[in-house]
Amino acid sequence: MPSYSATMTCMDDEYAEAVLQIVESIPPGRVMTYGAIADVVGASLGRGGPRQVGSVMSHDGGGVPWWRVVRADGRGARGHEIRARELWLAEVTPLHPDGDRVDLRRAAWSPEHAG
DNA sequence: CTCTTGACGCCGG
DNA sequence: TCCGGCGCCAAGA
Repeated sequence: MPSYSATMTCMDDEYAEAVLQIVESIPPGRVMTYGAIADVVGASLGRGGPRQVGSVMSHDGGGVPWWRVVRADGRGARGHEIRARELWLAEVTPLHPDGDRVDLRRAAWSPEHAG
């Protein structure tokens, strides 16, 4: 073995994996904010913030239910509000009367909430 | 090394 | 409620 480990996934990929795994665990009709995800991942890996979660989603969020990740005010991902709204409707996600924001008081979810 | 950018968040007006 | 400003943290130019 020339190097330490050929299968070593870099720490960056480790962080991205953690974020994506959490997003996949969000049930239909429920959501998590970037900050909440950053908090959970941060508690495990000890680093990263809301912006890092957004960075991961932007780069590799296509394979996960990205519309279940919302901003702290309940709005969808920047630049994808329209698409997100349609998907929320399809999942019957609790929305505010205006329909542009998720009602976090009813839709907010957390991994611990499941257990 | 410095400056800018980004799927963010909180506060004040 | 809408808007602007500032803080935050990592990546890229």
